[in-house]
Amino acid sequence: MGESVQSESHAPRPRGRPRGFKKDQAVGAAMRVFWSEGFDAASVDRLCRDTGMSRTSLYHDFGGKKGLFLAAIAHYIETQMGPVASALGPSGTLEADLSTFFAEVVSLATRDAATPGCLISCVLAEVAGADDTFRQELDRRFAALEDRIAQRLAHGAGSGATAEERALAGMLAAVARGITLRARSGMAPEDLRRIAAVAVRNAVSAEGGCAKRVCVT
Amino acid sequence: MGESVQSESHAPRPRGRPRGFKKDQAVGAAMRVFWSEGFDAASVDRLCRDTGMSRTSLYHDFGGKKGLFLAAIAHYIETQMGPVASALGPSGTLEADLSTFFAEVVSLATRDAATPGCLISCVLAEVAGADDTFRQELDRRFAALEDRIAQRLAHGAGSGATAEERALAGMLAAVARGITLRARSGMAPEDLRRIAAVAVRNAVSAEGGCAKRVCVT
DNA sequence: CAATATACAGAACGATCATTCTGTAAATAT
DNA sequence: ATATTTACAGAATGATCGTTCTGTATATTG
Repeated sequence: MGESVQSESHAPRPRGRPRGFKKDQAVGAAMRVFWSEGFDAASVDRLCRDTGMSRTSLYHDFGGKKGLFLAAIAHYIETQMGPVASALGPSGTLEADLSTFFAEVVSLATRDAATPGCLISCVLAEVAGADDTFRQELDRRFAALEDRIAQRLAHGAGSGATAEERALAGMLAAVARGITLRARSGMAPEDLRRIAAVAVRNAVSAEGGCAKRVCVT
Repeated sequence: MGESVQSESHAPRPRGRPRGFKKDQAVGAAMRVFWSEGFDAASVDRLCRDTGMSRTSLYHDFGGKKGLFLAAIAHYIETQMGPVASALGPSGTLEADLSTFFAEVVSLATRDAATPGCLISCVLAEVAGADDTFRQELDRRFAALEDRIAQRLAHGAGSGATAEERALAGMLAAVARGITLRARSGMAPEDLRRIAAVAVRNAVSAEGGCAKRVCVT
């Protein structure tokens, strides 16, 4: 399982003929194909062309189309969701961190017209309907983001989030997913940002304690 | 275009051999197949079997797989989204109406384990990535729900919703979509209801005027 | 120099896909 | 009855699917 990380500077070349592609770039290309076309509509022919891999390598290195898809999802989490998650800091006020978080979400879902929306919410979610492997993968990925948001709401304390905070985190994650769906339908970034602004405003006032319905009859 | 509605009690039988299926039931069955398996994974063979239609009838009546899918979406809006939209009333307080609205959303997305989530948010959204017809359809369906929520927020006044109300409506629609996505990943109804409760609480306090950030520093 | 190991390009495979076509069954109209 | 119309069951079609296999190219090892 463990990839041989080139920890040493002069990693000795492997035995046989060298690869004609870089694995990371190949998975990145596969990610974009799946992201744009969906799982079923992405043909192995197209994947081979865009990744620069031969069929032989695709099956040897990833076990097949499903394996490549799962690798593409992991790559997506690392390279695309990374900035989104780290925007949560904590590195400023809650309002500021949530604002940059949603700004990253909107940016991710709209920056490339060929890959609108989110690979997890828009593609993995569809195939999760009939395939249990994919359904579990989707559950894990969704839960991970919710945990990350709850961690921020608890001001850094990892598992110390209250039930209230976890509920609010679930709601904020739902808004983020809803925004990426709306991006896939073609909504402009500025309109998506308006949705995010409402969510941020409501969330910080909820955390602030005001909205415990003291001042509203 | 207009279907010959059997407005008269004794509608005269059409000319040739009668259909072996009822169109509404057939579209309903197709809806469930697409809802569960997605667009690409739903084969015409399977659709014919589950709908009781012959291939000939499927192509004659719907023009093909895409046409049947669009008919299934229209059927979904009428039969499944109907209760969701009418829960918005207005027939009670804003809090009460939003609560029943989200209760309907959760119910729709979880009532049948074979069809988790939402046909629009989880299936149409995927194929919208590469097909422009589907992308426009998705945009229309999303916008329709947002308009309906904005109408409720404006207390019945159809197009009289303020920009603030329309932004809040967009946020609430995003939460609803996020909830259906989370349902497709297998989250239990009670957990989904917790997410909805937070959204409702924040929304009504926002509308109430408290959360204009007067009492939060 | 072999010998070995890995990756390549592309053919081959059987299955399945969406769609069209063919002949027959079941109804009304004259 | 005969003609006409519509729907049926299922074969046929050509394309494409995911996967496997075959032979060759390119590398290191001894």
